[in-house]
Amino acid sequence: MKTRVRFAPSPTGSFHVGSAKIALINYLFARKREGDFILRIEDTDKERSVKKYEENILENLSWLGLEYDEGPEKEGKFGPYRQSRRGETYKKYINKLMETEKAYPCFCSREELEKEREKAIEKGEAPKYSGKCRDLTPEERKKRIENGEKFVIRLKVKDEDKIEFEDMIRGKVTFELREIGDFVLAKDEKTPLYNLACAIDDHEMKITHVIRGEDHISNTPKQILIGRSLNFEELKYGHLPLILAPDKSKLSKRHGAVSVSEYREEGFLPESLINFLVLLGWSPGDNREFFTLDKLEREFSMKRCKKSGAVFNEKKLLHINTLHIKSTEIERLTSLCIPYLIRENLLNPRYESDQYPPAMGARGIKTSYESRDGRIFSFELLKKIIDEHKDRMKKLSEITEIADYFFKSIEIDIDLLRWKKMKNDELADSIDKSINILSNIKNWEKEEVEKALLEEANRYDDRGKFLWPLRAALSGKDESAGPFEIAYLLGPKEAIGRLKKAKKILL
RNA sequence: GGCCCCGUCGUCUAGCUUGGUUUAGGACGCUAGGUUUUCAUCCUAGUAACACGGGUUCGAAUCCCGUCGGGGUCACCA
Repeated sequence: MKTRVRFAPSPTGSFHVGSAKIALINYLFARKREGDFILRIEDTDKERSVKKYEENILENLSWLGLEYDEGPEKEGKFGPYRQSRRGETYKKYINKLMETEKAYPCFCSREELEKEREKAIEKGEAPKYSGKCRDLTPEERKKRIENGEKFVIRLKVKDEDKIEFEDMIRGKVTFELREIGDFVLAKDEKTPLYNLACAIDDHEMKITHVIRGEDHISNTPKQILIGRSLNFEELKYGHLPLILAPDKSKLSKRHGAVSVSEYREEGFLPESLINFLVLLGWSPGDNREFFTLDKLEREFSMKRCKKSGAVFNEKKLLHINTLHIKSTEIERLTSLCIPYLIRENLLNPRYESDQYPPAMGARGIKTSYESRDGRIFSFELLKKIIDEHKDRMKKLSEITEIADYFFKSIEIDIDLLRWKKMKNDELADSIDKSINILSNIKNWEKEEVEKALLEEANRYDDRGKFLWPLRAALSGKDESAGPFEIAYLLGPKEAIGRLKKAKKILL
């Protein structure tokens, strides 16, 4: 039988990194076994389900590269894939449950139930339904329904038995049925609650393995019970440990950034998140840590998943991101960095005049970019600038702080120019030499610029006397790329201009 | 509180199935040093753990029991 797994988020919030990990493990499990990965939107709760969250989930799933075989916007044989559109199916099964007497209507009011619950908790017992409406006669049920009394639908659960299942991660897990009681299946004859809808859909969609978070472990016996009442084939379950916050509790919004889109906006690469997430509870068994999705598709194994929860460590994520940034094709990296530069208003796209405004989706229209002070940057030039900074970036958004001086005019401070205890006239002399050298370069190539500058630097007992003022004058910062690289990338006009400006403040 | 699950460096983990090859390995972080005009990269070193107690055994991180600790869950939410 073909392996079929599903990822079933409810659109009640932005796509959470914990959900992303569940989706990832399902995806890898399916790919490894050449099975299907299905996406199902669990939006039965109309109050809490929001369309924009569904869109957020879809968009970020795709951003992570977790393509599904069946799901919304990509209907397959077992659709629809949104629970809000599956009412007919649920109705059919609810009726069947009622007809076969596996389930019954319960007329107890919420207030009544709430009182019972409080009493149970006081006594230190597990709160569960008393079974009051279970043995109503068919006549009485009929009468009360006809009277228009409101009711919910409960499953009959035997008291004595226990339920066991073999969890793919944890091994044998056992629950006593008497702890569960007759739980509510549906709000009415056509409105299923989570456990019912889930069990029905897993069956209807021919799911073979349910892989989800540990927080669902106590739902599992309920879903098995429902399945048995409906003669469904039993599924295999696997419950993954939760992602923890630094205080070891379940990671949630109050701990800071938890949604995939937040990490995306900050400048994490999708492959970094994938790599980091898979390492939270899984390892290949040797010391390798750098993984891409397609490598994982071959190497992942459920057997190597840990049982214990793992703390989400942002420092480690950052480190993994630097690794992936370094190994990213410079073309792609540049394209990814440009939006950050635009967002910070360091760069503006220029369009060819006859094509402005550009048609949606048209390609190759953006020919170049313009800095705030009016200098033009081709994509090729930007590639070189980004390449020079990719070892200094932990995340893409940092490009705007690290390389800002390329794109705006800079303010130079006299103390910044000073290397150790150099006097002003020494500094002026050093900068003069730089101006001279750069002015005499005929062939403005990186190697030429570096060679000429280095030759001069080597004449000094301390190369810093020449190189530090140069670099400071070009960058306006105490931390930057190297002077040769900056000079070359700035071009002769801008580089010499900045040096002359620096010299002025020394006089 | 009931039920379920978990417990190796601060954090992510390898080792546990099949006890000895472990002075418990790697990574992140942190510290120090090297390379370097600065920053970053890179390189080297250091730091730090088997929750505790009892068994079983010639021998236990590894097997068993207990204790403690942590988490999840107990809805007409999902």
